[in-house]
Amino acid sequence: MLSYKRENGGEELDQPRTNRQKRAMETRAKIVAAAKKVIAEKGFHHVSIEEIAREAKVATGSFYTYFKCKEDIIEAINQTDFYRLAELANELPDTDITKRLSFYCKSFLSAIEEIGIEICRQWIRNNLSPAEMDIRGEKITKYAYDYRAMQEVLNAAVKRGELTENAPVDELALYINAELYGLMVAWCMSDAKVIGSEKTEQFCKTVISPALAPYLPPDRQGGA
Amino acid sequence: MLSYKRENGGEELDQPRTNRQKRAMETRAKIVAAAKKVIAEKGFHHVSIEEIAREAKVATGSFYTYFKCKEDIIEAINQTDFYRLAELANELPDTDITKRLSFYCKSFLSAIEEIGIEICRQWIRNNLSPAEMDIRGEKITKYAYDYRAMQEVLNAAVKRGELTENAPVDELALYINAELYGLMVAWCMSDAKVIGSEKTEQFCKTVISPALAPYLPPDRQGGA
DNA sequence: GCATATTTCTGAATGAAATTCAATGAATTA
DNA sequence: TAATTCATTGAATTTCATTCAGAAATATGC
Repeated sequence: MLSYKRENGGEELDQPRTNRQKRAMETRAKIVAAAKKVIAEKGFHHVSIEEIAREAKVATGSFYTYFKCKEDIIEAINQTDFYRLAELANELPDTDITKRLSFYCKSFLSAIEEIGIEICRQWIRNNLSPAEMDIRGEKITKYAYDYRAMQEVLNAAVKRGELTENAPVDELALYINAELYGLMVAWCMSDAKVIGSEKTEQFCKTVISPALAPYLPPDRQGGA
Repeated sequence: MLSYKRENGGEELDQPRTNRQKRAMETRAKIVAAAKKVIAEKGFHHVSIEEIAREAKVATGSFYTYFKCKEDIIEAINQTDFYRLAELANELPDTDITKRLSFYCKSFLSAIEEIGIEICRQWIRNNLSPAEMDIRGEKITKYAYDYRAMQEVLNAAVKRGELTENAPVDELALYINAELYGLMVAWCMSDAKVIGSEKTEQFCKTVISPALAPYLPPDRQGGA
């Protein structure tokens, strides 16, 4: 019989069925919380597994019951699913593509601000080499996944008539997504105020609206 | 008296004055070339100092005569100065801001393609935490330095009348620079064809031109 | 040319930190 | 209650980056 450990492979478990699972969930949660705290304070490289374990009040070896390597803790800390944010943007009722994308950009940027700069930095480091991950049964890189989310929002907009048929959906998705990742990197690299909400408004006005403008249907030209 | 080592602090030396300096330069060059080769093949993390030294046919300790840590080799391999590229764009005669920025974007993207994806990945990792560096006598992060280059190109354009006075220079610089960094990250994260020269043309047409359009002087509206 | 000083080179030793693992004990099952 | 499963422990192992003391090469002063 497969062990509990193999069953969940270190993944987060929603519903504990036994006391043992409940305790295991708690241990895992303690480690995640401890790691989140000390990494935010000192940065990923300046925190050792031993330090995370000490903060969580568990033994160092316990870390490896739940995560297969040090880097893996980042995925557990950062649960933001940009794909889901894109779906939400897509589901907004009675609006236009400019507003949908503004909503998405705003959600994206406030999500990374929420995550915190140190976790964000390590998340980028982890994802720079395209490790393909299983997402909804498919092998795909995290980046490609986000890119596709953006494509789907734009494709849906064309179908709805919020964008004209000749809109270069793939390029727009690529460039808008790259812009968001670029702002995330700019933030990490300069620690500058580039992602606050006032800034986000400016961003949408300066970049998103002009990029979409040529492809707005004539009857919606005022929609920025 | 200061030693040679202290004089140059491991920095690259242009003109060797003695045989000893010449030999040192050669050793340094051998290490840089070896590192470039093996990192491109295997990725930064999968290459040890010992392996770089073996490839360069020197002892592991020699690495530290020229570089203060493993990460430092990346700066030596990647000598691209984006600031200089921006200056070149600024100095182009008889043209307009759209063409200047297109030139800059094209130079930027072909430069990172030249550097190679593995070096590029590690370069980003190194620069995610803003280590301030001395550039032309000033303490500044690498990212802030590139950002400023872009600002100067746009400011010069306003002075020349290639952009109207009301152009939001700081925001445009921020977003265009972020877009370039974002494409670099998109490339590293997905290994996709996002930075080839055909792509660059599309990029300028889809993003740069529309962003600048509202601020082109009336007599230059055709300049895209 | 020779002696001394300076700098580079060497590779084994060091140290730090990630990862493993065999033993322990708590929870579960029969 | 006994047997089994599995989380927990922390010391041992492993893997490198980095250091360092001595050797070699080069430069300098006489």
